[in-house]
Amino acid sequence: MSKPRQPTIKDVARLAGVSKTTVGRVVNGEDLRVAEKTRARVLAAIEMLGYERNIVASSLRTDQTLMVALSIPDIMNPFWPEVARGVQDTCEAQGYTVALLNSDWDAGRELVHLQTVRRNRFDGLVLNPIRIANAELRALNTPTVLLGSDDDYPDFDSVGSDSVGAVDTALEHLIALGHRRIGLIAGISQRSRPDTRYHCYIDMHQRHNLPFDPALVVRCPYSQAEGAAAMRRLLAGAAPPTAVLAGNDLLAIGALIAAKQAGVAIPGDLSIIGIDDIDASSTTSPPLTTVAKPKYEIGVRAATLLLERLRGDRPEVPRKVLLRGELQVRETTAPPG
Amino acid sequence: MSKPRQPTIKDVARLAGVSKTTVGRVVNGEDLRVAEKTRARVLAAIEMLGYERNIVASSLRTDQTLMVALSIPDIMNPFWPEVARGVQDTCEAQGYTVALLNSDWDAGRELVHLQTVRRNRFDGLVLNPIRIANAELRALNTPTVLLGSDDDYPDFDSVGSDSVGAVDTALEHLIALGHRRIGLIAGISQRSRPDTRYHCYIDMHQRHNLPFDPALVVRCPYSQAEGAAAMRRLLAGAAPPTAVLAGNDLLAIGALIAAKQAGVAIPGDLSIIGIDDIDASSTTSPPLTTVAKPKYEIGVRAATLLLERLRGDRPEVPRKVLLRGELQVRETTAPPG
DNA sequence: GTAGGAAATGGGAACGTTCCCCATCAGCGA
DNA sequence: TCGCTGATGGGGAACGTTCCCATTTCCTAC
Repeated sequence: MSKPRQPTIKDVARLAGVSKTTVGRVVNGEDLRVAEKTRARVLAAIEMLGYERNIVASSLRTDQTLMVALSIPDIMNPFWPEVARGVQDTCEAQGYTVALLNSDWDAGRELVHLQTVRRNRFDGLVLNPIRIANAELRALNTPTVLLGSDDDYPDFDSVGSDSVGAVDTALEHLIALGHRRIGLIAGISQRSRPDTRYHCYIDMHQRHNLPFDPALVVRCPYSQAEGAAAMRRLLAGAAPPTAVLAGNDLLAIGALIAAKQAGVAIPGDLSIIGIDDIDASSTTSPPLTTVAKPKYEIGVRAATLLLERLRGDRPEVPRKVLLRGELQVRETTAPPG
Repeated sequence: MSKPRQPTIKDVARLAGVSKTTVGRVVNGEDLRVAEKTRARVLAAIEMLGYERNIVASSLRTDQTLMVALSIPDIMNPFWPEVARGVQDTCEAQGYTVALLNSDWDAGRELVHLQTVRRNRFDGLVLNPIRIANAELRALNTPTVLLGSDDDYPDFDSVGSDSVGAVDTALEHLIALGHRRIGLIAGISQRSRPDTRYHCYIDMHQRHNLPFDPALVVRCPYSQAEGAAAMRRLLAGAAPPTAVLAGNDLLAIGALIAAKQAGVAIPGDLSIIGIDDIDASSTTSPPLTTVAKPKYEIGVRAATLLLERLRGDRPEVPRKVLLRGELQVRETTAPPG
């Protein structure tokens, strides 16, 4: 394999008998002043040589890489691929390429990803932050849209599902069914900020005059195995809950499996509800009741906001989009036995 | 937001009182001849300015972008994120950034992705081909490793799970249980090439002297919904099978759901077996028997082969890695009723 | 036929690196 | 004192674009 150097704009120019400037004009499409006949000659030359514009060179000159980074915490949670798909579809439609960076909940890797964004001069970033703070993100000096609904990032556009609303919806559902001892399997992200889901849980208890029992709250990382462990801990308690809300479906599915293994009838003895509505949730046994998040749309909206900024829009105040989740009643919830 | 232009190597040089060449030497780390004292001065200047090497410029000069593309057909199938994780972990460890491109089984998008690779001068490509042919791939002139086990790409390294072996394993399992009428839900990729899984199926029938009934073979795209539809078609046949092998777990899960909805007892009336072992397969009801593929390792191996080539290795003959799947017996298979 | 101006095209610097090659300098032996 | 060596540092071209500005061509109206 020798290296038959890719043809450059100069090669095209020579073949077409015009200057590289003219070729550039043709390549960039904008019907800048170039005569039809010349254009045709140039296009023929491009075709003949198989010329392909070198984006690297172009980027250096224009400070535009046509690359966008998408940093997510956990590619193994089916929630994120669907968000990613929304982002990619939207960005690719505008000619941007999306680099998917997976940080595995690791703050160190998040930092590395930010470095990548800077060094490679990505045009933009869509990020579900793990530990990074508002100020550091500002220092990045790159158009950024956040995925999430917390308000720790006042300077940035963000798109999130309404977590508060989702927890409320889920709890309302359980309470309406008659549950009063409701467990919470709350996920832990590396962020130290107070957990939204937990706070909603507390609020809800106050609002409905339910007694709050700290023993009903378990925290663990967001994974199926951890969800199972958490459920075992809840079941081992002195007075187990009659219903459990899990921070996401992965946790809920883990909890469901652990409960069944422990001989607990679902939903007879125990109701379980999740949040997200990933594909697997509809195929568990029994199928999981959950609050469905508009995953694909989250991605689309985030990408749209980013693209607007890349196009030059500078809204004077960051936009905060909150998409509503929708209760998906399946078969893991029922009135307490 | 003004644009406080990122500092360049020149700014650093000026501040440190050396030439840009010297700064370059320090940045590139290779302890080329530069005195300790000078190096310290330069590092201090870098620190002070927050200088960050511009990879775009560097790429133009060196023809190295430190970017690798990973093109997969379906990010929504949990199989692929796990492969992707293997690729990313491995590449990132070597300083490469991985851009994940999702083609959604669309040959057009695959073409676009190839164009992206060329235009952006990615250093390498890991690809699960949809419709692209060996020759076109060669014309790309970029180090490439294929994901898959077919032999339509003699010129390229490839890493695949042993599909033949997986189908054999699955069918052996069913036959050992006593099944003789075995249905096949074969996935369709856009590729026109003969489907491996189908051929193994035929071979296996001959080897075991089983009658081959074309009515037992259904083909459909790789998705859960299509798997369900395929199962309904099989069940509607004159003489339905006593066991079904699905081309992957997504299809199998769809089939499982459809069968249950139709009132068919699993595995009492019908055995179902899948291929892949995605996470959701262990949480279906009953849990799905399947042939587990080493997804993460596939990614790691593919990335490793690619990195070797990027490092300059030029094995005289393309390397074909085939990883074995492992039968994961759960509860959807049993002797025919 | 010519001036004037619009339309089309070309020349060349610049983007921020890398890297070849040359300059400088200290130290040292003859 | 000279010249040599090895260590260190610098100058400047090159990578392939884009884009400002200058130049040429062409057309129209007088």
